[in-house]
Amino acid sequence: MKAKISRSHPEASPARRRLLDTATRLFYEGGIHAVGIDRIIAEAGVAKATFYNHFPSKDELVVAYIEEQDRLGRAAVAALPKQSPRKMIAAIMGRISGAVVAGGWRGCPFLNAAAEYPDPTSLVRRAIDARRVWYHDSLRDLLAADGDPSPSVTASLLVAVSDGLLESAYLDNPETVPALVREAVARLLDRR
Amino acid sequence: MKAKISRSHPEASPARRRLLDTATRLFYEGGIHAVGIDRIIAEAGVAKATFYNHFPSKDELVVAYIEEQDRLGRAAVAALPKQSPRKMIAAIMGRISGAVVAGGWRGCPFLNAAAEYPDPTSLVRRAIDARRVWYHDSLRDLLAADGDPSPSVTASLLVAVSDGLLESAYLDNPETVPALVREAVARLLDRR
DNA sequence: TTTGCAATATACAGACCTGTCTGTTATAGT
DNA sequence: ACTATAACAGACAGGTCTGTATATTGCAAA
Repeated sequence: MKAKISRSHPEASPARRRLLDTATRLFYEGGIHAVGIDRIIAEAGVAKATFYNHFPSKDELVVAYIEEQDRLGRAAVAALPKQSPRKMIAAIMGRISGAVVAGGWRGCPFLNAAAEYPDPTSLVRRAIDARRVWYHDSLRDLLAADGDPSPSVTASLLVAVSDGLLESAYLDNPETVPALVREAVARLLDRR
Repeated sequence: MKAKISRSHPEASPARRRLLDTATRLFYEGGIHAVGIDRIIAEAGVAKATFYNHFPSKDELVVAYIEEQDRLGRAAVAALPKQSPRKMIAAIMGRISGAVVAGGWRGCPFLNAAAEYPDPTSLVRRAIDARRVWYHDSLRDLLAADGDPSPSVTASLLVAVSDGLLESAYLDNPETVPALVREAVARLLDRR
């Protein structure tokens, strides 16, 4: 038995899992360029050769970090209970408040990474682009189902408010953010 | 004659001016940690000893960069023609569109810097805080003069939309941003 | 048992980083 | 003319960065 494990590059290798978890924490807490490979492998308890067996370069690790955060976000949205479009939008925007009250919020990982990767053709930036397209289009579809006359414009505004309030939770007063989320949704959606 | 020039540390020393201009360009284009002192002094045509005569450390140069961007932004707002509070708000928010159409937009320099400086007690973060407080309070005062029933909340929403649309101009479609600015102001102010 | 693979530890190359130091040149004030 | 200042050029120290190489250990399948 034992199932077939791990020919070549097991996606679920314990070492790889530990590397990605550690990198996720350190990249998010300290910034990407500021955290070196040596520190990641030391805290993950993994040899350097093992790291380079799983990831061809540091940038590929960064891409894996971004893509996993994207995947987790999409899964969380997909797991939301089905309800009316209007309530779905409120629930998605409400996730901003959830991220804040958890504590240790250091800003949106995608915006933080984009600040460190100026080249729009880089793999990191492409991964960030995919995330943003998904987020915008998800909101746009819900708005269309809700009867919004200009769902794409409203979606862009909701994206902007999301980004802005996530930054505000990092740089300003986190406690005020949940109320601001509700207020923003109310003003941008109501009586159109 | 010649006026009294430059005892000790002339704030307007040509070398210092060149250093700060070059650092501003390189930090903004490439990110802060990604740009080294050696490159800055090479492109500025300044000796390393001269650099360390004007700035005690690289972080102090970063602070000078942030503070100057803040100062320029405040001056631009102060130079706006006096008009009704409502129009002043529209003009301030309209500066977002102006930054975008100029081309070469690489995101808000303050948000980009904050992404690279996790320590909220650092001088860089304090400079960013000061900027954000000024921006929020400026909008809040204008909103109060305009009769907004909750000027602080509306100001926070306008700050969030500003941050979000500046990021959108960097990561999404810059051409759509001017229209989104107008739409956001209309929805946040007219329907409160 | 034998073979193959994943992981270990460690050392190294070559580049780059910040910051210090020495020494020289030019200019401007007294 | 003399002195102080600011800039120049460039070497250097000590550390960190990414990525490669070497050599060894443990395990699991055939």
